[in-house]
Amino acid sequence: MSTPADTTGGRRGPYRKTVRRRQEILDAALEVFAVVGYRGGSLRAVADRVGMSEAGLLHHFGSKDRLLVETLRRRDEVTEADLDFSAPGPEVLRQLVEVAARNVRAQGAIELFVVLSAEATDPDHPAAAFFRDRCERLLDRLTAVYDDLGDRGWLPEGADPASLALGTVATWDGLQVQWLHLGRAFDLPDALRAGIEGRLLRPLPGPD
Amino acid sequence: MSTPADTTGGRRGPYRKTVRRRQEILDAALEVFAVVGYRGGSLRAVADRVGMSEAGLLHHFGSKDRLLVETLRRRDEVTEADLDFSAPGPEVLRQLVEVAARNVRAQGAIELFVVLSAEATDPDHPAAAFFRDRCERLLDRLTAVYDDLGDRGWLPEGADPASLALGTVATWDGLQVQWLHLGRAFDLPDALRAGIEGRLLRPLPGPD
DNA sequence: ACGAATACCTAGCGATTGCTCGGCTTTCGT
DNA sequence: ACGAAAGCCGAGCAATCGCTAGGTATTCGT
Repeated sequence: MSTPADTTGGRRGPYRKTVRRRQEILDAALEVFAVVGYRGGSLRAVADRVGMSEAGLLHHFGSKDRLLVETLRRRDEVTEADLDFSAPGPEVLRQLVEVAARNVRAQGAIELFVVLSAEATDPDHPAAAFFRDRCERLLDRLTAVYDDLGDRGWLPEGADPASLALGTVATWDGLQVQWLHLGRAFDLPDALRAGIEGRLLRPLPGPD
Repeated sequence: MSTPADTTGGRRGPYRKTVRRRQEILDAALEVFAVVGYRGGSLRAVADRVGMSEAGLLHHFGSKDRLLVETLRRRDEVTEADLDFSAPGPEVLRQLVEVAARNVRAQGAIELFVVLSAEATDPDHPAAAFFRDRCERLLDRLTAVYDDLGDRGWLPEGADPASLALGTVATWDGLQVQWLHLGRAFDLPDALRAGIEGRLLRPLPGPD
């Protein structure tokens, strides 16, 4: 009755330093999976990067599958934390560009999602469900955003919100792929902003 | 001096049926790599699909690397064969949508390029050079196309051809990824056409 | 300070990987 | 029809894979 989160009687919680340790592992896993993907990455590569044994890794995350999912979930939380879809339409799109900019700054974030989103195209991939859900959720919310934009008179006559949402996510994803292929040689957030603004009647608000 | 393509004296050309055999192998390799990628696919999986041994495979293509590159090159030729970049701007964009439609019909073509284009983001990947070159070439040509479109008055004031080319390729790639994630649930060529037309002043010509 | 749970390691298992080697069979130019 | 090259295979090698078993060391509530 003393520890705040003891579900059963016999168990004990993780140690103090363990939280940080797990964080280090997830960071290392991100570095590995981001470059060579899930199938190309090995537990050994991750373990070496943290200075730990493979068995040590598996003590914290029971399997390679769970390690991957945990890595993705963690990165997803961080990157989309401050995305408020209930804000007015133009504001949401502005936030989108900002998230893209933050991802460029965060090392490996873009690599991770580009590589794994493609790998998880296979239904048997451990992250397949993760990306399907994420994709559908993002589309739903963005469609609502474009609905709102239509009401505010930001869209041309007869524009379809769902189609615009699809196009926006597509440009985002596609730009990331090209950005990696071309050696990060262009301004990714700028290109995304241009891609979005090209379909609107008015320019997006500036980053105040 | 009898065989048409004997470079050196001692060598002999491939047998008659070999051409077809190699074709079958490339088809099988496409099916495998398209689903699980290069790193996830094994020579054994490809060999089984053709009803051959791994050693037999390696007799035709010396290594797994070469098998992959050959598979990509073959598919690239087929899919982009009838893309005439010297045609007038609007016509080229129309052809682009047509290629997308043909890719949807060709089994595994989209899967192959989505999965491998992301995998080849790693500079050490055997297909890295292939995709970098392909990406740069496509961008160059598309930029010229949008230049032409600007001259013809199809673009809004102050539109940047290079930026438009980047956006077009991005939407194409991105739509393919989502198309796979969402279980092929929307009309890919239509979405691409919409994405392209959204940035033009006039609609594209119909498929006559 | 004691005891129990957690953290972490070494060793190793079984499976799979890409690829090589030596030899047999088929093809085909002469 | 003969011989050389091409096609193809079975066996096997060295490396790597994810993961388990069983142990020791560390942590921390009491």
